[in-house]
Amino acid sequence: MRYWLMKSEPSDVSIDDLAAMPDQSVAWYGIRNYQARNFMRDQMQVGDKVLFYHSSCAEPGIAGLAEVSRLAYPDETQFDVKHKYFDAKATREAPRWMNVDVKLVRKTRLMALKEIRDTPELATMRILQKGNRLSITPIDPREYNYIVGVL
DNA sequence: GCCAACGTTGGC
DNA sequence: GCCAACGTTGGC
Repeated sequence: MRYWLMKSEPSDVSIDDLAAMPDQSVAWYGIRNYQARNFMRDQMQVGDKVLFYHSSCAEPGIAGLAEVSRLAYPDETQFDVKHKYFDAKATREAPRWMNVDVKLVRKTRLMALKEIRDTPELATMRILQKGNRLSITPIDPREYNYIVGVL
Protein backbone atom coordinates (compact mmCIF):
# COMPACT_ATOMS: atom_id res chain seq x y z
CA MET A 1 0.00 0.00 0.00
CA ARG A 2 1.17 3.48 -0.85
CA TYR A 3 0.52 6.94 0.50
CA TRP A 4 -0.22 10.07 -1.52
CA LEU A 5 -0.94 13.73 -1.20
CA MET A 6 -3.49 14.97 -3.72
CA LYS A 7 -4.20 18.64 -4.27
CA SER A 8 -7.63 19.95 -5.05
CA GLU A 9 -8.78 23.51 -5.36
CA PRO A 10 -11.64 23.85 -2.89
CA SER A 11 -13.45 26.13 -5.35
CA ASP A 12 -13.54 23.07 -7.59
CA VAL A 13 -13.88 20.13 -5.17
CA SER A 14 -13.45 20.81 -1.45
CA ILE A 15 -13.42 18.27 1.36
CA ASP A 16 -17.04 19.23 2.07
CA ASP A 17 -17.92 18.70 -1.59
CA LEU A 18 -16.36 15.25 -1.35
CA ALA A 19 -18.39 14.50 1.77
CA ALA A 20 -21.55 15.48 -0.12
CA MET A 21 -20.89 13.21 -3.12
CA PRO A 22 -22.84 10.00 -3.61
CA ASP A 23 -20.70 7.35 -1.88
CA GLN A 24 -18.50 10.24 -0.71
CA SER A 25 -16.41 9.38 -3.74
CA VAL A 26 -15.23 11.41 -6.73
CA ALA A 27 -13.32 10.90 -9.98
CA TRP A 28 -10.00 12.72 -9.77
CA TYR A 29 -10.50 14.25 -13.22
CA GLY A 30 -8.55 17.02 -14.87
CA ILE A 31 -4.99 15.87 -14.26
CA ARG A 32 -3.05 17.05 -17.31
CA ASN A 33 0.47 16.41 -16.13
CA TYR A 34 2.19 13.19 -17.18
CA GLN A 35 4.00 12.55 -13.93
CA ALA A 36 0.81 12.89 -11.93
CA ARG A 37 -1.09 10.78 -14.45
CA ASN A 38 1.53 8.07 -14.26
CA PHE A 39 1.25 7.91 -10.50
CA MET A 40 -2.47 7.26 -10.86
CA ARG A 41 -2.16 4.90 -13.81
CA ASP A 42 0.87 2.87 -12.79
CA GLN A 43 1.07 2.92 -9.04
CA MET A 44 -2.21 3.61 -7.31
CA GLN A 45 -4.07 0.65 -5.86
CA VAL A 46 -7.49 0.49 -4.28
CA GLY A 47 -7.01 1.23 -0.60
CA ASP A 48 -4.00 3.49 -1.01
CA LYS A 49 -4.11 6.27 1.57
CA VAL A 50 -4.61 9.86 0.46
CA LEU A 51 -4.04 13.19 2.17
CA PHE A 52 -6.64 15.52 0.70
CA TYR A 53 -5.00 18.92 0.28
CA HIS A 54 -6.64 22.26 -0.44
CA SER A 55 -4.56 24.36 -2.83
CA SER A 56 -4.89 27.76 -4.50
CA CYS A 57 -7.07 29.12 -1.74
CA ALA A 58 -6.99 31.34 1.31
CA GLU A 59 -5.93 28.56 3.68
CA PRO A 60 -3.87 25.95 1.85
CA GLY A 61 -3.32 22.74 3.78
CA ILE A 62 -4.43 19.19 4.51
CA ALA A 63 -8.18 19.11 5.00
CA GLY A 64 -8.97 15.43 5.28
CA LEU A 65 -8.12 11.78 4.78
CA ALA A 66 -9.26 9.74 1.82
CA GLU A 67 -8.39 6.59 -0.05
CA VAL A 68 -8.24 5.31 -3.59
CA SER A 69 -11.55 3.58 -4.30
CA ARG A 70 -11.21 2.69 -7.99
CA LEU A 71 -8.23 1.90 -10.20
CA ALA A 72 -7.29 4.33 -12.97
CA TYR A 73 -9.62 4.53 -15.98
CA PRO A 74 -9.95 7.11 -18.79
CA ASP A 75 -10.79 10.63 -17.66
CA GLU A 76 -14.17 11.43 -19.25
CA THR A 77 -13.51 15.15 -19.45
CA GLN A 78 -10.84 14.69 -22.14
CA PHE A 79 -13.54 13.59 -24.62
CA ASP A 80 -16.00 16.40 -23.91
CA VAL A 81 -15.52 19.22 -26.43
CA LYS A 82 -17.36 21.65 -24.20
CA HIS A 83 -15.25 20.89 -21.14
CA LYS A 84 -12.25 22.96 -20.16
CA TYR A 85 -10.25 19.74 -19.85
CA PHE A 86 -11.10 18.62 -23.40
CA ASP A 87 -8.05 17.29 -25.26
CA ALA A 88 -8.33 17.14 -29.05
CA LYS A 89 -5.49 14.64 -29.22
CA ALA A 90 -7.23 12.11 -27.02
CA THR A 91 -9.55 9.46 -28.45
CA ARG A 92 -11.61 6.69 -26.89
CA GLU A 93 -9.29 4.20 -28.61
CA ALA A 94 -6.18 5.97 -27.35
CA PRO A 95 -7.06 7.97 -24.26
CA ARG A 96 -4.34 10.21 -22.96
CA TRP A 97 -5.53 11.00 -19.46
CA MET A 98 -6.61 8.72 -16.65
CA ASN A 99 -8.08 9.19 -13.23
CA VAL A 100 -8.72 7.10 -10.16
CA ASP A 101 -11.69 7.55 -7.85
CA VAL A 102 -11.05 8.88 -4.36
CA LYS A 103 -13.33 8.26 -1.41
CA LEU A 104 -13.55 10.22 1.81
CA VAL A 105 -12.29 8.56 4.98
CA ARG A 106 -12.86 11.54 7.23
CA LYS A 107 -12.67 15.28 7.27
CA THR A 108 -10.00 16.51 9.67
CA ARG A 109 -8.97 19.80 11.16
CA LEU A 110 -7.04 21.87 8.68
CA MET A 111 -3.32 21.25 8.93
CA ALA A 112 -2.12 24.45 7.32
CA LEU A 113 0.81 24.60 4.94
CA LYS A 114 2.56 26.78 7.48
CA GLU A 115 2.20 24.10 10.15
CA ILE A 116 3.57 21.49 7.75
CA ARG A 117 6.47 23.76 6.97
CA ASP A 118 7.16 24.32 10.66
CA THR A 119 7.28 20.59 11.41
CA PRO A 120 10.82 19.20 11.25
CA GLU A 121 9.54 15.63 10.80
CA LEU A 122 7.89 16.71 7.54
CA ALA A 123 10.76 18.69 6.06
CA THR A 124 11.32 16.28 3.19
CA MET A 125 7.75 16.35 1.89
CA ARG A 126 7.68 17.17 -1.78
CA ILE A 127 5.14 19.95 -1.53
CA LEU A 128 7.67 21.87 0.56
CA GLN A 129 10.46 21.63 -1.97
CA LYS A 130 11.20 24.72 -3.98
CA GLY A 131 9.40 24.95 -7.27
CA ASN A 132 7.32 21.85 -6.71
CA ARG A 133 4.04 22.04 -8.56
CA LEU A 134 3.00 18.44 -8.87
CA SER A 135 -0.61 18.00 -7.84
CA ILE A 136 -0.09 14.36 -6.82
CA THR A 137 2.96 13.38 -4.79
CA PRO A 138 3.98 10.21 -2.99
CA ILE A 139 4.22 10.46 0.78
CA ASP A 140 6.62 8.55 2.97
CA PRO A 141 4.76 6.18 5.35
CA ARG A 142 6.49 7.76 8.31
CA GLU A 143 5.35 11.20 7.21
CA TYR A 144 1.84 9.92 6.66
CA ASN A 145 1.70 8.35 10.10
CA TYR A 146 3.06 11.48 11.72
CA ILE A 147 0.40 13.61 10.05
CA VAL A 148 -2.45 11.25 10.93
CA GLY A 149 -1.18 11.30 14.50
CA VAL A 150 -1.57 15.06 14.83
CA LEU A 151 -4.85 15.47 12.97
C1' DG B 1 -2.49 40.38 -9.33
C1' DC B 2 2.38 39.08 -9.08
C1' DC B 3 5.87 36.12 -10.23
C1' DA B 4 9.15 32.11 -9.75
C1' DA B 5 9.48 27.69 -11.29
C1' DC B 6 8.55 24.34 -14.28
C1' DG B 7 6.25 21.64 -18.21
C1' DT B 8 4.86 21.60 -23.03
C1' DT B 9 4.94 22.97 -27.76
C1' DG B 10 6.68 23.61 -32.15
C1' DG B 11 9.96 25.65 -35.49
C1' DC B 12 14.32 24.71 -37.00
C1' DG C 1 17.43 17.12 -30.44
C1' DC C 2 17.66 22.02 -29.18
C1' DC C 3 15.59 25.78 -27.13
C1' DA C 4 12.67 30.00 -27.08
C1' DA C 5 8.13 31.08 -26.32
C1' DC C 6 4.28 30.24 -24.00
C1' DG C 7 1.06 28.38 -20.50
C1' DT C 8 0.19 26.74 -15.83
C1' DT C 9 0.69 26.21 -10.91
C1' DG C 10 0.10 27.93 -6.55
C1' DG C 11 1.72 30.61 -2.56
C1' DC C 12 1.74 35.13 -1.25
